[in-house]
This record gives sequence, structure tokens and C-alpha cells, in this order.
Amino acid sequence: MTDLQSFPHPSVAVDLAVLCVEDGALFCLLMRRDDAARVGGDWALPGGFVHMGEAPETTVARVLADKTGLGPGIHFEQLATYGAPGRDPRGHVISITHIAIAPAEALRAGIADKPELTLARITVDWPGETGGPARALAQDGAALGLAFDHATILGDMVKRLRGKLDYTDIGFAFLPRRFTLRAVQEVHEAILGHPLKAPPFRRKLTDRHALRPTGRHQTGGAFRPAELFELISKPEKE
Amino acid sequence: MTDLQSFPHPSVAVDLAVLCVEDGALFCLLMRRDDAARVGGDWALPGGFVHMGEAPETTVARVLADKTGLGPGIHFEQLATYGAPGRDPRGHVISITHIAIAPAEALRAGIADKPELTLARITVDWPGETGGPARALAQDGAALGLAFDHATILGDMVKRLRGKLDYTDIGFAFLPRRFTLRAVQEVHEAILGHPLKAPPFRRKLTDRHALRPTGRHQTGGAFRPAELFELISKPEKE
DNA sequence: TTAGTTATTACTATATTGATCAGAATATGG
DNA sequence: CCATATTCTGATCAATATAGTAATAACTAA
Repeated sequence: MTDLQSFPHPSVAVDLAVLCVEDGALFCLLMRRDDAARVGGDWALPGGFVHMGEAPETTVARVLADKTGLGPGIHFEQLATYGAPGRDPRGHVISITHIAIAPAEALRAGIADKPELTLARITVDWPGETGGPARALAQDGAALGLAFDHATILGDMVKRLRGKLDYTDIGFAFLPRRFTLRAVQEVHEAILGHPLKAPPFRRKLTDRHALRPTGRHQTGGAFRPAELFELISKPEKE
Repeated sequence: MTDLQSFPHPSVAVDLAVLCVEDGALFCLLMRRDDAARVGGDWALPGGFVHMGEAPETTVARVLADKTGLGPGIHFEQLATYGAPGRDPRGHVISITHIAIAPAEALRAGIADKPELTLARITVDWPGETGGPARALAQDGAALGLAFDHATILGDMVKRLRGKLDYTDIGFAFLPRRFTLRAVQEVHEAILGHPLKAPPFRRKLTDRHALRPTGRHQTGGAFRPAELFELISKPEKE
């Protein structure tokens, strides 16, 4: 233990599931690989190595900026760490995976000029919080091949999201500062994978989360405009 | 990316919070450090480095066996990964922390001949799932100094346990195969930090978890003997 | 002005949870 | 053998939370 560097040891990376909700579906940012045959699929989560002396959260911010061009202000949190020796055929890489969440508009705008990136629809076979792998779909519904163990990671990510949705404010990270309650409902439906009734949902939402009605209303809609709400953000805690 | 080993990179370790419940309190296995001045405290979670080509779960099993003499069959799961560069003053060590749970009798028996190990009572200041650091107490109630960021880790561990208690079978990992419902209640009370009423608890427990009454009863008690139950173990899933 | 559609509130029914009470089972002490 | 203390266990009742349905409000478009 005198010299931590004297023996070869696994590399450490972060992988990011950058998410948004659009048209009632959950999307994840994927990056095209040019070594698909080697890594098991054409598409992978963006990631990068944790440098010596760098906090993993710093690596996350760096990868977000370098590979996707997205700035700070985006919500992220740790998911889990995957370190099986065979998960990366190029060597033993231990990956600290994170979930990052942004409003769809911000995300689309940020990656518009990056052809190697795509937003893939994420679906799972299993109900509730059963657990299992996820699938990534292209716009035309074709399945995208996922590299490494990223199908497993995305499955665990959906499971985690479903669990935290009710008891934390994580769902609001998908929305801009002002939002309608219907928009929140669509986020929940996309993540949970089944429709919800508006009245009970709206009640639970206003009971459990600190929301402030702004008095302003949505514009441009064809029918009765919905009121815009704000989340009363709590002092920083996980 | 051609040679993953060509640049110095952080080391990877696992740290283990090995837990049990005894006399209505939560205990964690701690290891005495002989370098307290350097690492910030006399006591630390047992841990070890992840070797090249080794799955972190294998490291957990190895540390469990090497440092505590405990065999397999003990429940464990990943908690979170801590990697701030300053957390270990000896170098940049990224730690994948795990929770391990065993019945108190098994744990006491396993470490009886290991003077460098102790079972410390774990307490937290905060209610519910607020979050924050934990404290470790000796038998006489004196606070034990915790090394590294282990007070934070133990706080996060308590928060996690509290969250999973109702919705998973994790509480049963603290108990032997056959147990009374009162024993389960004591586990929950120790983790939640407040007393529970027996009738509602018993109902929720039998509703949410698959329990089988064995027909056998506890022996040796002074009053009405409680029935022994078994957990109907589900097929392996997290 | 009316029809069409969505947002929001009001109301009702159901399920879940919490607390109290009463009977059952056992050892102990008279 | 009987009363008593104590815990286990199930039943009962109250309070709360949740789900579903219906009614009303607000707006656009024709």
C-alpha cells in the first residue's frame, strides 16, 4: 500500500445516460461507435475516463461539455458502478454510470450540429420495477444495437427513475422552469410506461411537491390554456 | 485509448458496511487503523483494492473472507461510489461501497477471534430520509473517530436502508431463516430510529412480503411463544 | 352563438393505514 | 390448582389517502 500505482489496476470511467422526454416517450442520448464489431453494438452511452486527481463529478461535467456541448445547469446524479472484467473487450474498465436529465428542447438544441449523436427512444419489456434490460429504438422503430453492457445499464436506469419519481423532484428536471401539470403527467407516463388519470395525479403532485402557481398561462394552445407552475426549489440536498 | 494502462489513473477499491441488528440497535463492523493521524480517524470500514481482471463483487467476497473470516451466503449489494480526490490522503482512491448484512449471531461468531474488529452502534441525527452523516459509538457510548469519508458513507447507507425497508426484502437479511414477526419489527425499529405499533406492522409485513408460517414456535420465552415464520425466497433479482 | 376540446374542481367510493381493544398462550408465585 | 403478569395475535374502529367519475370553466374555431 506504499505505492498505489505500482501494480496495474483497472481503469475508471464515467458513462452518462443523458435523458429527456418528448412526445410522451423517454429518450436517451447515444453516440455512434466506429468499432461496433469490437464493442458489441453501433451505439453507446457517451463516457470518458476519470483522470488522476479528478473527481468523478468533474469527469461527468467534462464529458457532457466535450462530447455533447451541453453546459452546466443540467441535473445529474449517480446511478451505479459496473465493473465486470469482460464488460469492455478492450480492457478492464470500471464505469461509474450517471443519469443526466434535461428538457427536450435544450437537449435537441445542444446536439443539433453533432451527427455522431442521436436521441433514441428507450423502452423496456417489464412492468413496474421488475427490472431487466432496456431497448433503444430509432425514429422508424428499428432497434439500435447497444454496445458493452449498456442495455443493462439503461434498464437499471429506468428502474431507478420509476422508483424515485414519486418521492423526489427528479421528474421536474425534464421540464423547463415553468410547466403545466399536464406536462408533468406526460413525463411520468413516459417513464412509468402506462397512462395516468389527471385528477388523482394532479392532487398527488400538488400534495407531495412544493409547486407555486404563477398565474400565467400557456399560450398558443387550441383550447383552454393550462396554468403554468414553478417548482419551489429546496436547498441543495440529494 | 490504445493502451489503457499508459497513463496513471485512480485506484479502485471496495469498502464494506457489514451490518447487523442487535438489542434493537444497528451495528456496523469497523476495523482499527494504525494510521489514524493520517487517515482522519481510528476506525474505518473494511475494504480492499479491486485487482486487475477482478469483478468488484469478487473483491467484496475476498475482503469479507480475508478481513472478517465471513463466508458466502451473506447478503450484499452496492451502495454508491465515492471518488473525490481528497477522500484518501494516501492517493486518489475511488471506492465502490457495498452494504453487507448478516444475522447478529453469525457476525459475532465470525469475528470473535479478531481483536482489530469491532461492532459499533450506528446512529444518525436526522429524521426519516433527510440524509446526513452518521456516528459510530462504542459499547460505553463514546464516539468512535471514523476515517476517510466513512461518516458520510454510513449516513448514506442508513438513508438507503430506510428507503428500501418497506419495498424490498432487505430487512430479512438481518435475521436467521426462521424468525418471529417481533424480531422483524425490531430490525425495522433499529433502522428507522423510532418505535412501531405491532398490529399495523404485522399486517403490512404479511401483505407486502411472502411469508410462510412454519407452525413451530419460539422456545425459551417467558410468556406466550411467538410463531416462527420463513421468507418465501423469490428467484434471484435485485 | 354554438360546438368541440382541454383544464380544473367537486364529489363519491374504495383502499390503505393507524390506533385501541380483547382474547389466547405461557410461566411464575401463591 | 388458581390468579397474575406478560406477550402474541386477531378483530374492530377511526383517520387518512387514493382512485374514479362527474360537473364546471375556459378557450378556439366555425
